[in-house]
Formats: sequence, structure tokens, C-alpha cells
Amino acid sequence: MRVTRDEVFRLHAQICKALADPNRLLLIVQLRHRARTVGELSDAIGASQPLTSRHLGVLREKGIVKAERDGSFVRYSLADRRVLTAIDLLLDVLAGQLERQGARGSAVRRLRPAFRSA
Amino acid sequence: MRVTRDEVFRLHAQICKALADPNRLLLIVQLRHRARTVGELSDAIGASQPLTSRHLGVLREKGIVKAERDGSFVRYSLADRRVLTAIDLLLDVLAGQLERQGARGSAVRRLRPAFRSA
DNA sequence: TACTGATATACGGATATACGCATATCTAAA
DNA sequence: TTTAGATATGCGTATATCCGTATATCAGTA
Repeated sequence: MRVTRDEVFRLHAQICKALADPNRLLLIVQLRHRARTVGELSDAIGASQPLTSRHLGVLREKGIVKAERDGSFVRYSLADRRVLTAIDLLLDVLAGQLERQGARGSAVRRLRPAFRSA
Repeated sequence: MRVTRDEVFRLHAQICKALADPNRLLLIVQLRHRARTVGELSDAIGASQPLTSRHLGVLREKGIVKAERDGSFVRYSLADRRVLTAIDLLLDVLAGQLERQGARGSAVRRLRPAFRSA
């Protein structure tokens, strides 16, 4: 299959777009250490089951997570950990911006890389 | 200023959203090696001047690029090179996906990291 | 001040996205 | 085959995004 330059940029943007939603970022972060079922994820991010399923579908379609059936459950996991590295980098960028603005709060302190990788 | 956990994820997603457009990715890539004026960028990505300016505005608002006046020109440059690292990582992810699908074309070959960093 | 080139913004239409709610599909077990 | 739990999908609505076109703002110069 032939892929043009424009098509590459379009697909690249599609991947970024898949990350460009708070709920989906939450989902990805939940998968940092282990695979999880839809129900677990739904609980973890505090969203309804249908909404969770749909966001997972978006991530799956873009090849960011993969799904594996386990009985009546579906277990989701990260398909490529480099995505995690990328969003961590962007989080670092955000942390820098917030710090420069003098932002406070525990959520901000937890952003610091040293904190997060622990 | 107090920042909650939800707010952090919202801002994190905002940064991702700023990257989630082919034209804006094109712009960022154009700034990899040097600063450029709006006119230069507009030519480089083949978009109209107003559209280019607006996309640059989005990137500037999210702290991804910074603008510097130079006479009647405005010179844009990257505000944080980690963003470049992040999108390169995501491009690698895409390259892997395309390769697995047996994609061809020079645009795809140029995706390979070894190629790109040269 | 008037004029020109560079950049930014306003407006409107077309398309895409996120969400809630209802419902369909799938799997295991009775 | 029926039932129940887990997951996915359909539909309608509100909102956001992208773009073209026109116009406004700004800096430099005559």
C-alpha cells in the first residue's frame, strides 16, 4: 500500500488526536503497569461503561492499546510503550509551564518526573 | 493558583490537542532546526497566511512555540524541544504500524528514525 | 500623514467530536 | 435455550474544530 507524505502527516495527527482527550489520557495512565478490563477502567476513571468502551475503541483503532478476550471480559493493555513515554514528555512540558506560572496543589507536585517514575 | 487533578488532565489533553492537526505538525517540523517567519512557514506548508497564523496562534497559546517580533516580521521558534521528541516518538509508533502493514513509498522510508535524525 | 508589506482577527459554514441514554452483542453457566 | 454479566454500538444533541474570505492591526518608510 502506497503512502504519501500528506497521508503520513494525517495519520500522525490521528495518533495525536487519539491522545487529545482527558478521559483517554486517564485510560492510558491506568494501563501503565498492568492490563485491565473495561469494567476496571470504567471504575478507575469514573466514567460510564459505554463511554469507556468507546474511548477504548478509539485508542484501539489507532493502535495505541490492544484488546484481548478473557472469558466474558476484555482485557486492555498498551500496544506500544513509546506512547507512554511521549505523553510523559508532554506532561513534563506542562509541569514546566505550570511551575513557571507558580501553580500549586498536590496534583501539580505529582507531575514532577522524579515523583512520577517512582 | 491551585490546580486540581482533573485540571491537569484537561491541560495535558489540551497540549495533545494542539499537536493533533496535520498542518500544525507540519509547522512544528519546520521549526526543528531554526526559527521562521509566518510567511516562510506559510510557504513551507503550503497553507494560506491567515490559516498559518491561526495555527501558530494555537501552538503559541499552548506554549509550544514562541513568537518574537523582528521589524514587521514575527519569527516563530520552538518553546520546548521536548515536544519535538514526543512527536518523533509518536512518529516512530506510526512507522512501526505502517511497516507491519507493509506500507511503501518514500514518505514512509523517511519515517525511519535513523533517516530522520540525519 | 499616507502607503505598503507582514501578521492577526472576525465571521460563517461544513464537518468532527464527546456525551448520555437505550439497546444490541457476546460469553459463560444454568 | 434461557438468563445474567460484560462489553459494544446506535442515535440524537451540544459543542468544538477547521477552513476560506474579508478585514483589521502593526511596523517601517516615503
